[in-house]
Amino acid sequence: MSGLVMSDDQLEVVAQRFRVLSDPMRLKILHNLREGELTVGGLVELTGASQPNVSKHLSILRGAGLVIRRQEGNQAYFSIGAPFVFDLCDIVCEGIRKEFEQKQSAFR
Amino acid sequence: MSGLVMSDDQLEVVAQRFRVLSDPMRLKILHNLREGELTVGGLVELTGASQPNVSKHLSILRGAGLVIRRQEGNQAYFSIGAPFVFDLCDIVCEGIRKEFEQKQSAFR
DNA sequence: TGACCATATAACTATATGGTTATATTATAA
DNA sequence: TTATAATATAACCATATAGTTATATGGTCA
Repeated sequence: MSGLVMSDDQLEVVAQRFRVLSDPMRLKILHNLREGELTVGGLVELTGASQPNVSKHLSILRGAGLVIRRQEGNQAYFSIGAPFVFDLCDIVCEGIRKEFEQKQSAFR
Repeated sequence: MSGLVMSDDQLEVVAQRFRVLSDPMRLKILHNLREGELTVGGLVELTGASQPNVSKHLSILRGAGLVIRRQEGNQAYFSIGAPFVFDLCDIVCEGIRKEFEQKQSAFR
């Protein structure tokens, strides 16, 4: 946005980024990676999702630059590639919190 | 995220908010509202979308608290309800910019 | 009241997307 | 090389969603 006029193509790209973040399992993966890198297997355990499902989500996250892949032997280690995602989540959470407060205060 | 563990329900809510922002037409509407409130008709003109389409998107944005509706006579005026959306967009744009830079520097 | 304008909603279609199962790939170890 | 473990990909299905057309709702004015 940045104050300037945005082309439809630019809007498409930005929307695409938000779409990557619009899935709870992907958010869960990012959340689990917050404390450090993990293998696919580790993420499968922590999230409770199936291995192909985790792999698919990781590939989407990687396509958006949100995670980084590092191979060591047989395993693939993933880590956060763009720490700003947590800023985004924090802002959204803050927004949700405020909204709740407003709805609550409407009852007083 | 906020450092704490998040429940699946919380992740679902946050994901839902990102999903609202994951559509280019909704971003376009928000972008057009940045300079001030507009009627549905005004947004139809500015976005080039159909009237029912704009109304639908506005209702989704309103459901997420991102826009506010004000009725005056025959017309409905919409305005930004949560200015932090522009912070979100700015962060995403910044991320995209950095990613481009990285990909570019890989050619040098 | 009735005509008219602005907006909202319903019903529908086409496409996109998440999840599953089955299979392919890649690396290690015997 | 063969067997095994970890990960990735393919094919498929079910659901969700954006857009359209047609219609309903709500307000204003004659």
